[in-house]
This record gives sequence, structure tokens and C-alpha cells, in this order.
Amino acid sequence: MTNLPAHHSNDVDDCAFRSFLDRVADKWSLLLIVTLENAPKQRRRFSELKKSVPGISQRMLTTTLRNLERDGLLVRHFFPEIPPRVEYELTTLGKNLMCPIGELVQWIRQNWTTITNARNEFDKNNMAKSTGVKEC
Amino acid sequence: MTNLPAHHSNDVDDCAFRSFLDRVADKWSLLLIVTLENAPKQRRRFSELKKSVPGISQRMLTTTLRNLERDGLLVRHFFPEIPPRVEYELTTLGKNLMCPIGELVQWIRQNWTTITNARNEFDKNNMAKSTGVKEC
DNA sequence: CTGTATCCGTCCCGATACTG
DNA sequence: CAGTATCGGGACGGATACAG
Repeated sequence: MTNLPAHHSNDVDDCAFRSFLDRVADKWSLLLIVTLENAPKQRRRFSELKKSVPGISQRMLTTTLRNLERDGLLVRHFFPEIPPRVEYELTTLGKNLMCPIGELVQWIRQNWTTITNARNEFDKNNMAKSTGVKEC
Repeated sequence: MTNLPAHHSNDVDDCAFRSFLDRVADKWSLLLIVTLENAPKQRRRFSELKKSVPGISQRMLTTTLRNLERDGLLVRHFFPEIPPRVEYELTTLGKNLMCPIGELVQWIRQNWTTITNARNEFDKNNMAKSTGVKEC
């Protein structure tokens, strides 16, 4: 079912693939896509997104939104009012991407306790060997 | 079946979730998981992995493998021979994670031309405005 | 072969100030 | 409200040397 095309090699050396992987395999990108998908009207304003994704800075929010727009995953609706209003909305492509992303998120939510246990177990056996993972 | 728990909020503020997202949403982690899944015998040696994932440094390979091991996604088989031999293999949990990952990879392979076109179109309309994306 | 240790440049990203 | 501009600390990650 998940068979890859016949020409696919075992090595992961496709440049375009890796280029887009950099976009998709990005924490803020994923969180924003999920947040936009969950939006009531499928749209969210800049400030709403900032609230909905705790910890993201204004700079990162702007940058990530621009990159997602560049990749055709979302559209920016600009209303020249005063004060100005901007609404972000996933494109068809972006909503489409939500299928695999959603399954990934689902998987994480279902398995994170298992992983947390694995981490604790591992750390117990490798005491004081930092792995660079921040505690919350 | 895929219903989320009732307490699930629209905001993405779950710490454990984000912690593991940092692991999964990592370029090298994803590439290594895919590579291990594609491995003939489901196992690969350190040097094989280094060849199969072009561009990864020895340091990043070691670090990423350790983190994946810590999260219980792969096991490290150490053979105390001379010279030493080490084989890496996905755990059940790791293979399980390949389902959503595989779909994501599949999606990227199917849609990257669309995205490339979107990028070119966007860049045409926003000339000289760098987006921090490296060319290949 | 499979790492570990160290150095060090790059750039990510948060904080702050300012604009339309 | 929704950004842009700028600065700076710190983490990321490559290169190299060395160890078991």
C-alpha cells in the first residue's frame, strides 16, 4: 500500500525532496498548519495564530507564514481596513497536506507516553549523559 | 477510531507533544528512519547509514541515532568484534512510526513539483526578497 | 569500524524598537 | 493590528583529530 515508485532508490538523495522536507519537518510549520486546520472558519488572523501557538515569536510567525505561503500551502487575505486585518487560510494543497500531518500528530498523541517512558528508562541507564533535550 | 480525547483543545500547547515533535520534525531523524525502513534486512551499519544519507556528518549521525535510540525508536546491536560492528534496527515502535512518516514522504514525492511551481511563481512576484531557502 | 572530543563558524531565533 | 528592521546570544552542525 505504501510501496514507493519503482525508480525510487534506497538512498535519500533527492534534492527537491529534501528541500521541501526542510519545510514540512519544521516545528512551527507543522504547528501552524494544524492550528489553521482546526480553525473554526478555516481562517485565522495573525494575532489569533500568535495566541494559538504559544511560544512562537512574532518574527518566526511572520517568517513561517511567508514560507508556507511561498510553497502554496496557505493564502494570505489582506483587508485594507484601519486597523488592517489579515486572515490566513490553508489552500487545497495545504488541507491536502493535513492528511499525512494529521496522522503524524495522531500518532504522537497516541504514543508519547510510551516514548516518555523509553526516555526515562534510557536516561536511567545513561545517567548524566545529556542528550540536549530540554525539560519543560 | 481516530477521535481525539475530549479534553483536546484547539491550541497546540501540550509540552510532551511538542517535545516529541522536536524529534520527529527533524530532517536527519526522518531521513534515518526512512533509510532504516528501506534497509534490506531492516538493519544497517553505521557506515552504511552514513553513505545512504548524503550530507550527514559523523557527528550528526551519532547524535541523531542516540536520540532515536533514547526515544525507543531503534535499537543498537553492538558486536564486540575487531573491528567492532554495530547494526541499527527500528523497533516495533519505530516501524510503527513509519506509517505516518511514509505517507508524509509519499505526499512530498507526489506534490513537490506543484510546490516547486508555487515557489517559482511566488518568487517571480517577490523578486529579490530572500526567503532563506537554499538553492541546490 | 565506530565512535568521542574539541574547536569554531554559521545562522536560527528571541527581544526590542519602529512603521503604516 | 500586522507587520519590518536590527541586533546579539546561543544553539546547531561541520571539520578535524583522536581513541578503543
